[in-house]
Amino acid sequence: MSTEVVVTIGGERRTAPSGTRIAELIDGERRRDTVAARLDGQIVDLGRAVTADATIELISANSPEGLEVIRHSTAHLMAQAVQSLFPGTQVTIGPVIEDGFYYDFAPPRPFTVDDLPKIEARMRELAKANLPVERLEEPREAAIERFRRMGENYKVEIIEHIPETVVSLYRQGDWIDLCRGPHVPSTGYLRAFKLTGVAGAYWRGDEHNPMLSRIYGTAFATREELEEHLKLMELARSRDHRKLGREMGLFIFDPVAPGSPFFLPRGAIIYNQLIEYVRRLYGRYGFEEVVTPQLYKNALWHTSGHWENFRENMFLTTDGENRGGELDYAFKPMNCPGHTYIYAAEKRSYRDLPLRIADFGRLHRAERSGTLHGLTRVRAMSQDDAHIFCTAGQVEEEIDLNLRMVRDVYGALGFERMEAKVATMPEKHMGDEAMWREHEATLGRALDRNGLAYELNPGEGAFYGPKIEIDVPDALKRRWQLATIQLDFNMPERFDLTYTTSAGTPARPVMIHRAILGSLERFIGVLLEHTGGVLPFWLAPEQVRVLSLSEKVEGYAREIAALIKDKGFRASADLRNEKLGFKVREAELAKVPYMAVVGEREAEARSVSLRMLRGAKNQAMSLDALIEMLKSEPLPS
RNA sequence: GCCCAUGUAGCUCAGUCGGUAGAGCACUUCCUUGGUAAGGAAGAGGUCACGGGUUCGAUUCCCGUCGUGGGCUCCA
Repeated sequence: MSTEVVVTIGGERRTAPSGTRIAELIDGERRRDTVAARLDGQIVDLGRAVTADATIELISANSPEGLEVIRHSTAHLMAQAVQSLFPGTQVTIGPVIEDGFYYDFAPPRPFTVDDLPKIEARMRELAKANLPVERLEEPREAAIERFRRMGENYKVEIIEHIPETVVSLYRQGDWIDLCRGPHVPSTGYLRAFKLTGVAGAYWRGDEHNPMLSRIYGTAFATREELEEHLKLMELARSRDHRKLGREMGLFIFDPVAPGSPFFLPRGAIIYNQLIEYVRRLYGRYGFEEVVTPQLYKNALWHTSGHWENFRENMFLTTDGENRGGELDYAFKPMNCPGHTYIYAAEKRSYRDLPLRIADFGRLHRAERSGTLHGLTRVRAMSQDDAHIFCTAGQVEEEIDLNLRMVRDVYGALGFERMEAKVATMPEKHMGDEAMWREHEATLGRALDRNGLAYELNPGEGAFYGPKIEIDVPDALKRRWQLATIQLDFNMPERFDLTYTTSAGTPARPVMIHRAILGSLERFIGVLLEHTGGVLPFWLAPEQVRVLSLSEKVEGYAREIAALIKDKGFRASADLRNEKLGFKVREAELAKVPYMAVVGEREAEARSVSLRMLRGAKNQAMSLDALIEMLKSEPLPS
């Protein structure tokens, strides 16, 4: 008994026998470009049979959803290739990620990059064979039994965690995998892919679990798009802050101090300019700067809880008298415990609050060796750190104040792509839930007031309070957390901080940890990648370089460089015995925003020939005009 | 810390199927005095990361350590 169903497909209504597969409803022309379909809003395979009236939208290969299907199917193709090449390898999971996909395997031996070409070649063979990809449904128990027989213990574990009674499997050729789908109709749809790397990854991301072997790859609808993507990645690598730092002479690293940058004079200028900028804001926003000890006796860390929770990440030491004895001091990894002593140095009243204490103190953290990464992950750093002690009722105003500061700073530095998140109460937490929810709402309100969109990061708060995190992506699309605004109910408790209320009774202040730039080190790293090294004028280590054309004008070049310096700008003169083209090239590579070329013509007229960074047209101008131009360069507000 | 890769001159990289090393750029000196992204020549510069092992002989092969890179984990 065949009944008819009414299908709206691509906006067109038509009828078809019930049970017709979606693929059969698509014209030949469109079929090649269609990888899946949306059936009444749900993404499904083209092989899905239509058994009721429905609305169908086709998902083309180059749509975001289509791309996801292609990448997911490519991950399967890779798993199939891997299992045929390396018998005894178990599959685990293979999700789609931002720029591609990965698949985690449990192989007899870890994969190396040398394995990738082989796997890729097999994938191409399998794609060329154009194997149909079929969806099967199987009762949960039968599937568990099936994968157990296949020796796929990880899959068994996965299915055991699936609540549904029926699970879906996908088969291509003789290969079969548990998967929710959807997938492309056949492996021939997969034409543009590349395996990009191998890595170790723990099963379920937990380091107590076995380490699996992960292979990363990417896939696109067409080879052209794949090529374009690979080129883009190449370009991104040229903006790597580590490369720029070397080229621009900003900082170096040396194995004598792993994870600890040496800022060279030019890098130190950027570093100090950022600090100066934040200092100016401190004046405006009512922060007071302090200078606090680097080393504290362990007693402090016991009280603060760092000994218990953070010792793994601390550098422990001792003093000269106790050499050979126990390690009874530690370098501070954070400023907060020290600041509680400044708070407690006086009897505080509600009239003192909010108390905003800022500190550019140097922090040291014994980060695990495998995590170090240029300036973005270091062991020695300074933060534009501050702690605010306030009453519970002042929290919202304080959060708001800091978010206004965030907007000032990020706006001044041209970051538009910041992403705000509110990390909420974790399972292990102190204080009652009502208080948490109330403060989470406060954070959200403050974000709203500042027009900042945000996402929730459920359960990701610290045990002692919720926080706002601001992330910014780097050149390679890795996200880095810069600003944080963290509420802390714990530290005031541990250090027994109090203030006297207007009623004369003692009360516990709330502590807010916050940093806008985060660490100066990381911020500079991200800023370099963000700008490609072309920093705003006020941050440029060298703002003007005078390029002399020949020895004859050496005196004049020297003179005007001195004059520009005298006006408060960072300038130098390149008087070397080199051709102009060479000097221009070097100034360009050093990313000096203004190049003032002087030859005999200019010396005669007391002028310069100005060239702007990145080849903007050079123009003759008087010295006064140049100074005026420099003065008109915007400073951060 | 774990997995994979990697470590040769200040930088970027060749090279040695085991007989102690090269290039370009940078550096020094000389020539050249020039008009907007590399003028020319000469010179100097390396315990081939470090420590063991195998070998007549190790920079090369093996093991370990350290560093670096890509991930995992953690976090600013």
